[in-house]
Amino acid sequence: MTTKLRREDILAAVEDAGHRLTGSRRAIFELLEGMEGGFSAEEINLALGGVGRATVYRTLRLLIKEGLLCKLFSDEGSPKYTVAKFGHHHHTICVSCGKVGEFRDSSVERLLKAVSADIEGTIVGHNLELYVNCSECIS
Amino acid sequence: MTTKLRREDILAAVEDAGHRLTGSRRAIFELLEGMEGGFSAEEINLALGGVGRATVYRTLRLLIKEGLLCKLFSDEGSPKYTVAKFGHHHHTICVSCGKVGEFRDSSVERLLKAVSADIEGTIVGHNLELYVNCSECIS
DNA sequence: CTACTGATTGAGACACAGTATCATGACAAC
DNA sequence: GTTGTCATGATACTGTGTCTCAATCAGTAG
Ligand SMILES: [Zn+2]
Ligand SMILES: [Zn+2]
Ligand SMILES: [Zn+2]
Ligand SMILES: [Zn+2]
Repeated sequence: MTTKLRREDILAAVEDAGHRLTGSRRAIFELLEGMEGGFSAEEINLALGGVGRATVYRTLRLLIKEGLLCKLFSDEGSPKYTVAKFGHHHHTICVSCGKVGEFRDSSVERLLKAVSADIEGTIVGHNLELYVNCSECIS
Repeated sequence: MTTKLRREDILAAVEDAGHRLTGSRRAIFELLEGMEGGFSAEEINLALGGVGRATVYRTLRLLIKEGLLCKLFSDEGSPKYTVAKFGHHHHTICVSCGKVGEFRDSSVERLLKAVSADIEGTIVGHNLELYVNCSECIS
């Protein structure tokens, strides 16, 4: 249950989608390989001096489109990007330290498919976030 | 099942919380009274010439804190504010026209209380959004 | 290897949402 | 009415991200 993103997975996914493997992208991928939990776009910018801001944002957007990253908004603080371990999944967010986790739960999926009774229209997707106090913030 | 916000409810809630009923706030409340679905802060600003931008944002934040409004982020487009009919609730968002709805479902609440097995940490809240094609966008 | 071509880049301007500052003005209690 | 405090609005500012565009690079075909 590693929470890391492997660079070879990124390279494969990006190449398969027909994108070029440029130096800037490789640099970003290498940095992401070591990332855990949520991080901001600006952290990437600061860590990579030689890569332009626009390129960092473009690459993050690319990885989101390919399903390798998620973007999480919140009322306070900047949006957080997180690596995607699973295809479809949900997030836990610590209300104390901001740490982001990821989980899957088939009972949630089953229930949400069944909720449609109340809803006007047809459900095509969903987003679920659990706010938690993480194990480190409790102790 | 009206989806409107009644001004008297706002006035009561705002006064009860110890806030003053100023002219600018009354103007904003009056405008919100007729609002349905999601709207942006800038729509409010445009509609209310005499009220300053900062005041609009301050008032929206106030109403969110008092539980009368919700703020919804999305990958594309500006954040949307919506009136809150119920205390705790969830939202439906039409992926085609952007219309925002609101619903409650006790089975969702029950399930999410029970999910804790998988989760590291203690759950203190949640957020659920259903993406839909609304009835108008289907026809 | 070389040339070609379109994808990609970086610098900087721009856009948008929202906040900070602060002198001025309005609310409400007395 | 007087008074203390909360709220306002004008404006500058921040943060996050996008647009523009000339220069460059990656991949490919010859
Ligand atoms: Zn924590
Ligand atoms: Zn799900
Ligand atoms: Zn619709
Ligand atoms: Zn709920």
